Amino acid sequence: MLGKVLGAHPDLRKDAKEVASHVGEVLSGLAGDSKSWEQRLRKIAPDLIDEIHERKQPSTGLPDLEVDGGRVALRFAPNPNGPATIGSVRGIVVNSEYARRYHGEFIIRFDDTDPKTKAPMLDAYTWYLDDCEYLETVPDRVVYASDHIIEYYEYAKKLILMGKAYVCTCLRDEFKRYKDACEPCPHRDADVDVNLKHWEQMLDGGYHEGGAVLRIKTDIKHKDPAMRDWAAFRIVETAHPRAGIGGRFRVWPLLDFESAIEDHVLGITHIIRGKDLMDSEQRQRYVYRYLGWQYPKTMHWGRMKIHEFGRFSTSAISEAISDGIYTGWDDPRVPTLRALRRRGITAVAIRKFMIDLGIAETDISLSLDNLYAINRKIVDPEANRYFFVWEPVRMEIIDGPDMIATPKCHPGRDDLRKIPAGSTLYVCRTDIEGLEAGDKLRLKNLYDIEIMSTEPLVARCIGGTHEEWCATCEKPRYQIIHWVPDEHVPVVVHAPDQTYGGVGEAGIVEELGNIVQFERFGFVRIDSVDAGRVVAYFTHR
RNA sequence: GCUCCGGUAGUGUAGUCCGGCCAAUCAUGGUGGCCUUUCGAGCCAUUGACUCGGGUUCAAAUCCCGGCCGGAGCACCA
Repeated sequence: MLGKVLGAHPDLRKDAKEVASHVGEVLSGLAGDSKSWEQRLRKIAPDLIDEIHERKQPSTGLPDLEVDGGRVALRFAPNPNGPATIGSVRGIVVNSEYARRYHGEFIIRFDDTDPKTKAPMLDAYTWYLDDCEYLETVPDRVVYASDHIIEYYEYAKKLILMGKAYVCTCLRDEFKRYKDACEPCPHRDADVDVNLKHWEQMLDGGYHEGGAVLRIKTDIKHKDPAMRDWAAFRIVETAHPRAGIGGRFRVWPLLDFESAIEDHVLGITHIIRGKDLMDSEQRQRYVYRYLGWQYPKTMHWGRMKIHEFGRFSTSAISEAISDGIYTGWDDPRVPTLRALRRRGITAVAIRKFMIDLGIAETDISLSLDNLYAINRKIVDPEANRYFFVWEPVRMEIIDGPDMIATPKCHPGRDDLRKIPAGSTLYVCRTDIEGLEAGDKLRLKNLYDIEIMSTEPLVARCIGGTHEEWCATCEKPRYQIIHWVPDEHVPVVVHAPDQTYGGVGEAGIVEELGNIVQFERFGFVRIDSVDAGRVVAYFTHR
């Protein structure tokens, strides 16, 4: 308000204090309901009446992109040395979301140029594509860096001819010493034809692993040591696992070179990735400058740490799996998308979760509770309800009428499930712990009981059926517990922290693959039903 | 050691570019209540933040400088 006034009357600025107090007075005089404001405004300035209804729309999710060419192309470039982790999912979701918003292209590029230290895993290629399908972010194009090695060689040669790249045979430590001292190594100023000859030798097997690298000439005195003459190619004698690649190449590009070339060749307009690759951008810009290319626009998000998983790396998980600590890449304790899928976290929830995070450069440390809350809103209106009794205890009922309980499949719908109940029931140990003879309970959708004895557990039916109860005016309220009849199925639930064993109502076997709610327990995805034995994965409460 | 990012409630996030409509948004969590023959669900209420210090300005979450804290890079990994 004050800003408006001062903006219109700059001469008043020197008396801003006074003006401010006047404004304050006027504003407090306006206190009242918005209806009366509206009426007054209609009199004074009818043309402004619409603004009163305008609400500043708080922006959520992803900010708009800076688009100048019209065309938009984004890529997600994973190393297929393991399946998509929750971190990769951010890259997939954010990039594909932008492609969708701007009717652009979304490309998956497998940066599989290290057959040795980060050996590609054949299954991971397919898993990535399968995960994209699950997330409904099917890429418009899939490319493999390992298919383009020859092309990288051509650009390398070009840069050598331009005097912008040289073959360096320093030992690793040797070069580091030069670099840290801002001094050129002895190979830096070699003639173009010498470099060319050495490059050919690299390709032809004249050097062994570790014997030579091709460096991009930057500025050996650059104030940031990370920029100084970085390595673009090195020799790797390990075969690549992809059929058709195998042992064909011994000279492999490093990320900065491979990615620099690919992004240009693919016509990528925007690179959105973690800020750990910010320096990488600066290195790659040298190549773009030398080749006269324009670097894509970039955005970065900060480092992401999930409370439930802590620090993790694909190779660490891989190791833990081969050590038998985890059952596989979809073990519920592992931070992969495959594990979340198995647990029943929906694609919609995962996408919303990632989009809500936005692309702030702040390093974040957050809990999966946020994801669970989103997922719950999606799953709760649909999921059928069932009784699952963990740590079951057998209970005999005296005077229990034989009857069929008919709880609703879902509190919001009218379809019913039918559970025949006799004189033997099972209830959770935790529900009867601490009870003594004389205590009363309500068996959900069945009848009220009074505990007669706890060892063995015997109870007496004391109330009418659910229908009778509904008809009476007096409605006593005992603690409500759920139960499972004598006729039931064994159920095992795998949760990240523990595994629950128990029994469930028979209808559960019909829900293979579905997400259901075990009442008073939580949501669960029915993973397998084998000869009446049910295995479920815990989703969240 | 050098370099680059960042720092808004317990946790995320909006606002920061273009200083005043910000006594600061939304979500999640916490707390209290209501409802209910499931619930940790739903409904209602409530709680709680601009990293610190200087500077510029009539006016700073927003601009400038410095400190502190966090993260990353300086690999023949991605």
